[in-house]
Amino acid sequence: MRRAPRAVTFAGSMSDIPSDITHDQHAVRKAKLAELRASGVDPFRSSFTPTHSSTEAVRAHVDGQDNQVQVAVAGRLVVIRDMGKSQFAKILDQEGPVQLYARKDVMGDEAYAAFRKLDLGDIIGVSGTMFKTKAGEVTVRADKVTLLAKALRPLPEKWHGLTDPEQVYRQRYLDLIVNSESRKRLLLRSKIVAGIRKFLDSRRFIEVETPVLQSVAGGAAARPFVTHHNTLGADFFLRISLELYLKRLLVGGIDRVYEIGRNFRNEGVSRRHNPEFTMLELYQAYSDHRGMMVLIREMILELCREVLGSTSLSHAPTGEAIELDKPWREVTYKDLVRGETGDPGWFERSKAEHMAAAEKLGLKIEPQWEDFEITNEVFSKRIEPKLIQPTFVMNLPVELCPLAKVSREDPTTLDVFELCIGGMEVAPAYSEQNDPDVQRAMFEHQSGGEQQSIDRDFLLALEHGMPPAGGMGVGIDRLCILLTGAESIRDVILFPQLRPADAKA
RNA sequence: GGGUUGGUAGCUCAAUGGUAGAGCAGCGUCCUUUUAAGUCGUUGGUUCAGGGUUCGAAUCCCUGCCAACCCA
Repeated sequence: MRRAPRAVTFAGSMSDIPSDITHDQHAVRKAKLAELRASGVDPFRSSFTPTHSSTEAVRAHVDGQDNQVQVAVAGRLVVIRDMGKSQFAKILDQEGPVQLYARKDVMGDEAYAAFRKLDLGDIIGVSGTMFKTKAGEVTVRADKVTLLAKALRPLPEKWHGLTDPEQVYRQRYLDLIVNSESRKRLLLRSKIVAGIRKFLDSRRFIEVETPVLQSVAGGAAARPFVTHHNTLGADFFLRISLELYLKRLLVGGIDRVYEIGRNFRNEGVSRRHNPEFTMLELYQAYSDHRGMMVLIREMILELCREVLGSTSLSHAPTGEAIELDKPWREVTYKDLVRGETGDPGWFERSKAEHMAAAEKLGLKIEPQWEDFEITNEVFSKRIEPKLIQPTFVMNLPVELCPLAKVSREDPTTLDVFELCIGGMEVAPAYSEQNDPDVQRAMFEHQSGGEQQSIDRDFLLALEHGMPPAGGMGVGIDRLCILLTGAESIRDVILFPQLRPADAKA
């Protein structure tokens, strides 16, 4: 096969590529890669220093003053519109696309020919000046183009993007390149989490990190994942909540403490559930669940103003407007259940009566369920999905949480609330239990005699005295669903859990 | 775990029992302000896997794998 000198190789056709592989884009690109290397070009350059991001470059242009501002930008080549002796192209960086305009007479024959040989998907650095095209798009007029990384695989289709949900999740990087909504959603989530930190830090909360590997997985009722530590010769659980370690820090005198971290629950996967999910848990000494109500409302309103620029959301499935700056409804769990069942005497009825009534509402009740579980099924299936506007559900029954203080007004309920927005539980909060004897009794009752599932080290900490405190958990993924209008948790988690599959490499 | 739907070219999708097609991408032309650029030509298929029915299967049946949705 002909070995062409450098300049000719640049300007030449694909004549070095055997015609029987022109259909195989991977093979064609590998051949191009070899050709580049043979001509002394490094297809994976080690550095390039952009002076502007895509959006900065566009902003740097002053209207009516073309080619005054010099910029260097870098990104992935995602659009090429070739017109022979000139071409328009677009590169994409983290912030979005910016258009390039390359001319043969500006760049010179050899460099222009090299530019024309680039493929969609290649990562390039471009230096040039900013100008505005006839059509009014601020564009980089390229002086010099440098290949920074050769792409050996083609991009998905430019108009429809990537739609196969499986491929979107497994190859999220492609989704992020071709589906701008996905990239925007990622950026929005990042801003939401940063906004939460800013909000809490401004109120003197301290961020901490507590163990993910725990010998007792406590703080919630959920099936944990089990793993094994080889040199300690012991099994560990992945945490199912952050609660018990953060409360140890309350005992230790850290009065306002929070963690944003991953929890792991070995349970079903659905539109609302991923086996690993991100929680914010925060604890404030000398506060209570009432204090948490004020805090969460301020936090969500501030996030909306800063991140979305609006306190009005659209509930994704129905399109109903959610107005967050209006007063948030407060209603007790019992009143909601009485209202939904139309039975003012619901909480005086027997388990058998509850079961019959729940089945009448079309719910499937398992015979081994406890009485309170039947009622809670009514709540979570028939009531919660209807709580679109922000609602504090107050005074949950004592059976639902063993870590909160019992209410004085109604000792069958707790000083807690569950904040529901958009038909989802967004944040439960409690006046935290700090009586070690009561806490021990609750644990023992809940564990049904399984002593090894009780965190005795936590009880020991409580015996040293924990200040009264309000505590709250905020499901970050669900908050992101709400604020981004996503329909599934998989849209706000970059790499949702799927069954393992072999990559086609 | 159960039900429903789907898996066809790199991507987005057609083809309902009778020669597997289109658009984009790719390859080769033309074109120096395009906006899904346009133009002419052109390559490309283990139809998810395995079995079955049939003269003949992407299509019908069975099993499996993967995914989405609904239910539990």
